Amino acid sequence: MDAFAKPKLDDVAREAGVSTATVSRCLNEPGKVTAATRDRVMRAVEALGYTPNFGGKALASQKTSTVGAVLPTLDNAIFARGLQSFQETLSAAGVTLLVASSGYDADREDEQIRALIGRGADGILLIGTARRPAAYEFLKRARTPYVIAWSIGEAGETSVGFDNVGAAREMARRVIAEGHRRIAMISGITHMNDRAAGRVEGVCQALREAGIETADLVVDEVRYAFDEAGEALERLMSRNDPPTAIICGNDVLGVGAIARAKQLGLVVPSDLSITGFDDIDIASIVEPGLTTVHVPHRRMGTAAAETLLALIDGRPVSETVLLETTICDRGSLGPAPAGNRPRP
Amino acid sequence: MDAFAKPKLDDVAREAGVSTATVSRCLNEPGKVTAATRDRVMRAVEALGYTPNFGGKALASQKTSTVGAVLPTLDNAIFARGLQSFQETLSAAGVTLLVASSGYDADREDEQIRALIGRGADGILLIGTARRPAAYEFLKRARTPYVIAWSIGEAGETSVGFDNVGAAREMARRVIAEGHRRIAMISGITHMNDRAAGRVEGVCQALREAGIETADLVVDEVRYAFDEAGEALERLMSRNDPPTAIICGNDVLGVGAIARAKQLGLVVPSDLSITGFDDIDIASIVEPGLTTVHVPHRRMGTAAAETLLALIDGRPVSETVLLETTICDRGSLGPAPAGNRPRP
DNA sequence: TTGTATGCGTTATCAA
DNA sequence: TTGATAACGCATACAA
Repeated sequence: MDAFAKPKLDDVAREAGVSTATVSRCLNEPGKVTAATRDRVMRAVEALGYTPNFGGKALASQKTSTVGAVLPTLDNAIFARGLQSFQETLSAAGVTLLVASSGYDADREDEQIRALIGRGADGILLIGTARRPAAYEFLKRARTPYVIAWSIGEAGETSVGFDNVGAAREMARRVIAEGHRRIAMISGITHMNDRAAGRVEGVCQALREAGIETADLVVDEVRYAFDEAGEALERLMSRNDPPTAIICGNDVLGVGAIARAKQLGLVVPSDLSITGFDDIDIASIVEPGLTTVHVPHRRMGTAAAETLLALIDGRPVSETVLLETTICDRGSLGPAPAGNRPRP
Repeated sequence: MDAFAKPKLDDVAREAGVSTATVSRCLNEPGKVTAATRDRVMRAVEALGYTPNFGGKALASQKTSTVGAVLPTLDNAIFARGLQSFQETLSAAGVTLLVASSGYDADREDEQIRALIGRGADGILLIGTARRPAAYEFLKRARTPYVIAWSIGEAGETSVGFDNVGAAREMARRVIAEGHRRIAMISGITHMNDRAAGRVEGVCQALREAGIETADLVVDEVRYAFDEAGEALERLMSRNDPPTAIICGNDVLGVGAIARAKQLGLVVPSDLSITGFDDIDIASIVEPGLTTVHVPHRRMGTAAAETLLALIDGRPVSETVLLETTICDRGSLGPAPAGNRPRP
């Protein structure tokens, strides 16, 4: 054997004086081999530093022990915690996670899904429901099971998530209950993003319930970044009728909004109330703490992994796992200022 | 063809009335095929929703167009931005990124490296230099090129990073120049983490330069989390001789420390100065802004990707790409309080 | 319990 | 320009 080539099953077999089949069995079904030969084989594996070739293995066994996840972004903490527990659960089951990010772009998501299928991912984790039909066709065609997280999917789809609309509605009710009437939103881009869109919808529902004209609700859509939220806040506050409360589509936006509000000399919440959504770490770091919707990220990640693994093994799963969200009060939401409007 | 099976090259070939070789060429070297047949083949590909099988492809071509990255964590933003640009650069080159996280655990990192090699990663990105020899042996044995980022590696290793020691030293000099003498550190765990260790070392160097007894430097090592930093801060401030300045090993710790200091009623920086390292987004969100070491994350990610791609293609690379860091003044570092010690 | 032989889906070599 | 066919490394049905 060429000392400079990557060792193959064949090399191990020769070194141990057995057949390739035996080596393969040692590695995959150790029980079907006597302790003596297993010892010899393992020693050879060790000596040669053998690592199975993934391509060969995948080709022969028609499975990869791999699942993929396509996330909108890795750039902020929104998906980090959930992904971490997702991966921990998979890892415990001996399954490797492939992570891809789409940059909130439907085309790129299609590509990534195809790539993962091509790589033989046994299953795929997707975030939210909004994507083009083609993506679902690939999945169906390839018979690749998938789980939708962060949202509840339609009938026939397996999902592990929470009620984005309902949670946002509940938050908006709280805001209204504090006496706010001029309410604005800083939202993530809602196009092809059902979570962002659902949160806007939830707020609208609460406004209607309260008899507030939803046509008056100003929604400023921005990308998920502190600065973007800050600029949205400036735009909102420089209007003729600035809001007394701003409901943000997630915590990154909420924190960015609080920071900018303070820079503008506004006191949160006495001049202006601000709320978030997600409950990521920074929500409790800013001052005042961000009142936000707590999402059980870790439980969601774990449940998503368990569901996907079950789906892959053909075990029965409940179609939807609906997780509870709660509102976490930290101080950035307060009563509407009496009478006079806050001005920057 | 079974309408319910994943289409293979063979199915496409039949559909288009050509050989599998032609289909393969169409997909990989379109120039070597006439426009007419290419059209026919592409139509068939589209109609069948064909996706190449990764295993087969990897096996036959002996390459995967895949690189792996083993990060210490995905749970905070420290590596997010660098990883994002790393992946963008790869993606532009048609290379897929596999992300694995080790949880700052050397054993797990070994595992992950093996797994990536086994999956045929053409190259691997590693963070920092501290790991056990076995990891390097796997890499050598498998002839898998790798690039070290976030640090500068030893001679013979390719790395794209910055001078952790020098940058921390410079920051400590600034702190000393502000008149601080009782200085403490909140550091990440330094065991098997050369970045964290280097930053402590840099601070020690600056103290020695200034004739300050380094034995007096209290270093509180904690995991990378806001809360952990907060508790470390409490421990430090409840000592008999509380520091007037705390140098934090990274921004997560710095921000956590600022938040807790404020909760304790300390005014930053007049009672207590706090500095960070990394310059991630939240550094400019807290109040006061965190004075920190700016690390060019995006450039580092891009350069790491370019270097790794070059290595994979056998193109020449410069062994080390040393990026400049700068100190970013945001207000959390101020002059040492005159005389009286800050007390919580 | 172990070995032999075949096939997995693709690329690449060589002829046509 | 295209087609036939032999690898590629491994798992597995079947034989011993």
